[in-house]
Amino acid sequence: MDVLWDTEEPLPANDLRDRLLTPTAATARHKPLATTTVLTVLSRLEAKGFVTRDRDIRPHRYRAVATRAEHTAELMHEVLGSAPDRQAALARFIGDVTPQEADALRVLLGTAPLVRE
Amino acid sequence: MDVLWDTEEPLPANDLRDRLLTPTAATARHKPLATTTVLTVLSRLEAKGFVTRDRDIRPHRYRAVATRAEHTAELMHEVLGSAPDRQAALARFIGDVTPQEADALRVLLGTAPLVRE
DNA sequence: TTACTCTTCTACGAGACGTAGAAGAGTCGA
DNA sequence: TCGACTCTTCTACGTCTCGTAGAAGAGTAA
Repeated sequence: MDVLWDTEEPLPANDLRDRLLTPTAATARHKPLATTTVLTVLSRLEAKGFVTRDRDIRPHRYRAVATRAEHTAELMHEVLGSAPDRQAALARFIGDVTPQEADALRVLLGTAPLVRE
Repeated sequence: MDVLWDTEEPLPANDLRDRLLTPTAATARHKPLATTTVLTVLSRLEAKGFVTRDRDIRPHRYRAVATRAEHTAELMHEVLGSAPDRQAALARFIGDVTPQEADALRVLLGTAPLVRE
């Protein structure tokens, strides 16, 4: 649903609808959506706090409250938060990341990336 | 829903129902559930692969396929996988973990054998 | 066979979603 | 000011998932 949204930037609804037709990565569309459909979805997203709009400019401009990455991170925290034992869940989680990601994490955490041949 | 489930161990449905009444942590219940309700939920969970049952023993024994931690970790990976830029999402994610968790992660990453070929 | 326990089938209400039509509000040129 | 046209809001419908559970069928022990 909001996969559509992460095109970032403040856009009027119509532009957004048009973009859903352009094969921009996985956001490609088969069938054109009615503008009202896009508006409805946007309103719902706004109600949920995922989107804000500028009501001063007439064709309201919509924009995502958080970037895709932020949103994903938030969701992950939400999931993690639902676990009774966060540590255990975290442990399993990082046990399954790719080696590259593990390296990236080490860097982010300030740990020297282990050298691997 | 499956918050109920993570009591682990293979149990017959009735036992499970009874446990939903015992104030075991957050799994406390107000109103007793009908056994059929529990059965229905279990069947649905089974259909989704979260639960298996032993159909040989007569009062079928149900048990979780994964532990709570595994399940949480899986969900997190699922969320992460849905992001176009995993690295960015990961970065934001660890940017928000508690200091204690960051420490735990350092340990996990430092000692984790990087064998995965 | 009977009585009793479990399981499966079926169902209903609530709420989220995808989709969109109808009607109302704003805007801008003539 | 008055259309003509563009946007937005309201309302709605079908589909799903979920929580909940009754009715009826299958198994089992005596």
